[in-house]
Amino acid sequence: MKFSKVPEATIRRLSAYVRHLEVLEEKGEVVVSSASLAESCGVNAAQVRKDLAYFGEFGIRGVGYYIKDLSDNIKTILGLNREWHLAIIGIGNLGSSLLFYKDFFKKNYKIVAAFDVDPAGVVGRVSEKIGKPVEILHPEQLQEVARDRRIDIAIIATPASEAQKVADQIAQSSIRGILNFTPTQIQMPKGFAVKNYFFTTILDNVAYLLRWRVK
Amino acid sequence: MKFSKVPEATIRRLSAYVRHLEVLEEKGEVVVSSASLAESCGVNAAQVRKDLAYFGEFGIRGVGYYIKDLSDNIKTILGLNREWHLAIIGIGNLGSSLLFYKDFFKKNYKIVAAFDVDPAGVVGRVSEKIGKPVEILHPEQLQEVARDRRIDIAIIATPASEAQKVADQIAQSSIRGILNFTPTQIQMPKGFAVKNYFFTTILDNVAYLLRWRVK
DNA sequence: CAAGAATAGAGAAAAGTTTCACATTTACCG
DNA sequence: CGGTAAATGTGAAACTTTTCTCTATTCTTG
Ligand SMILES: NC(=O)c1ccc[n+]([C@@H]2O[C@H](COP(=O)([O-])OP(=O)(O)OC[C@H]3O[C@@H](n4cnc5c(N)ncnc54)[C@H](O)[C@@H]3O)[C@@H](O)[C@H]2O)c1
Ligand SMILES: NC(=O)c1ccc[n+]([C@@H]2O[C@H](COP(=O)([O-])OP(=O)(O)OC[C@H]3O[C@@H](n4cnc5c(N)ncnc54)[C@H](O)[C@@H]3O)[C@@H](O)[C@H]2O)c1
Repeated sequence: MKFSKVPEATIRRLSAYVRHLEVLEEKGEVVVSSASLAESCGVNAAQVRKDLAYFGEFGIRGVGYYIKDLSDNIKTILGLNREWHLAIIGIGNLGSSLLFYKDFFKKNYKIVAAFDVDPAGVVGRVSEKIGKPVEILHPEQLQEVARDRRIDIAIIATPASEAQKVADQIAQSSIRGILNFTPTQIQMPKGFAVKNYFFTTILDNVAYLLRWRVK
Repeated sequence: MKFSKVPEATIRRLSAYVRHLEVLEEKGEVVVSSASLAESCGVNAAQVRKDLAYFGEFGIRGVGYYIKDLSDNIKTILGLNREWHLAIIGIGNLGSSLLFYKDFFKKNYKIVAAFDVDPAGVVGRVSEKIGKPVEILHPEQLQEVARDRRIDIAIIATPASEAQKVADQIAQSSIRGILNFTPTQIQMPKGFAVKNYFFTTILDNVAYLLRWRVK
């Protein structure tokens, strides 16, 4: 186990590994080899071993990895052995879909607050979906609520034009992580963990790959 | 202009550049330097120039890049100078949010079909949102409709357990591009352009970055 | 029209990431 | 109980991507 900088791609792959390990665990499997795990996740077997080697030795030579054990270890590495509190900001089309995303609750994420500038406009639409009212807060309350409910990560799902304003409000709060869905590069002070999740970028990527093949 | 393999990261960045160029164009700006474009997109200036160098020479030394011209060139490179036909498969929570995603229509993407195994269940919810009925097709019709409407890219938004089944149906159709939202690594024959858009992977990434900083 | 400032392009260097190859360990079988 | 097959961990090699630095070009100003 070395203490070199861990590539971001390694973190992404660990996330994929752990998801696949859960599938294997449900099937009742006990041991998996780097080769088999690699194939399922679409990577090279040496890559799997190297990724894990950044953090320790988790396998048994000649045998493979005990699934439950490896899964627990990766979860600890990724910080998934605790509950993370999420807030969703902008409860429109996309935001309300996230609000009802069931898989959150299987993972260690919990939505503890929803914000929108137009609470009245949102409530009807959202409440009828789950049959009970959902509390929609005004962004002005962000700082106070972030502290009280210990929000760790804010998900920005407002129109792109509002993204920087929302980011500035987050910068003033106790929140330190952002997942940004708007197609805008937001500017934050040092010390924040910000990841963008640009939908059209990936779509553009698919289009690029097809560009010569399709009429 | 060399003919070496273009890094995927370059394609992603080109997508970001073109989006920012559009913003600048709207503001009425005419010329931009690699340094300024780089800063807005959060990358190094040499990186911008190198990314473009894979495809040609688009700037003027001592001046910079003409915004309209560069924007058009990048769109041609990415294959965005034509209309791409999309289908959404699985019109649940997420799928219906995509169906009403307004920015598609500013870009060169057009949704030409929506599929769900439970058309009846979906129609009410979706129709009331836009005030008129939306045609929901059964996946059995995929092959036929894909040909007739020239679907280029399928967006998979079904439950994860259904993803491979849907992928197999796509493999039998004329569609060659896939954007997969389900947290599943789908297996496809050679020759398909497949990109995954794993939401929790990115969330896990934010959590990882925060892991030591937050209690 | 000459000098100076600004900026793209490109080769080289640096940094980062993936893959290879093999020594080592473990389990199993005859 | 020894030999064989399977599989990890790891250093080195190969490859990829990013950054640096310098040259060439263009515009502006006096
Ligand atoms: N709809 C999709 O499927 C989809 C997919 C990918 C990315 N996106 C991006 O996600 C963002 C939201 O898309 P949408 O379709 O949900 O838009 P939307 O217009 O349906 O929803 C935006 C919501 O944000 C609220 N809002 C506006 N300003 C706000 C502020 N300052 N603070 C808090 N809330 C505010 C609005 O009241 C509205 O409810 C956009 O940037 C879009 O580009 C959407
Ligand atoms: N909801 C979100 O915000 C969100 C975010 C990221 C990823 N995802 C992923 O997107 C997928 C969809 O999530 P959701 O929340 O919309 O689920 P959902 O249950 O609301 O919707 C799934 C839809 O797919 C339809 N369906 C089922 N089998 C099908 C098949 N074989 N062919 C066509 N349609 C079929 C169902 O009838 C339903 O309408 C899931 O895999 C989820 O993990 C969702």
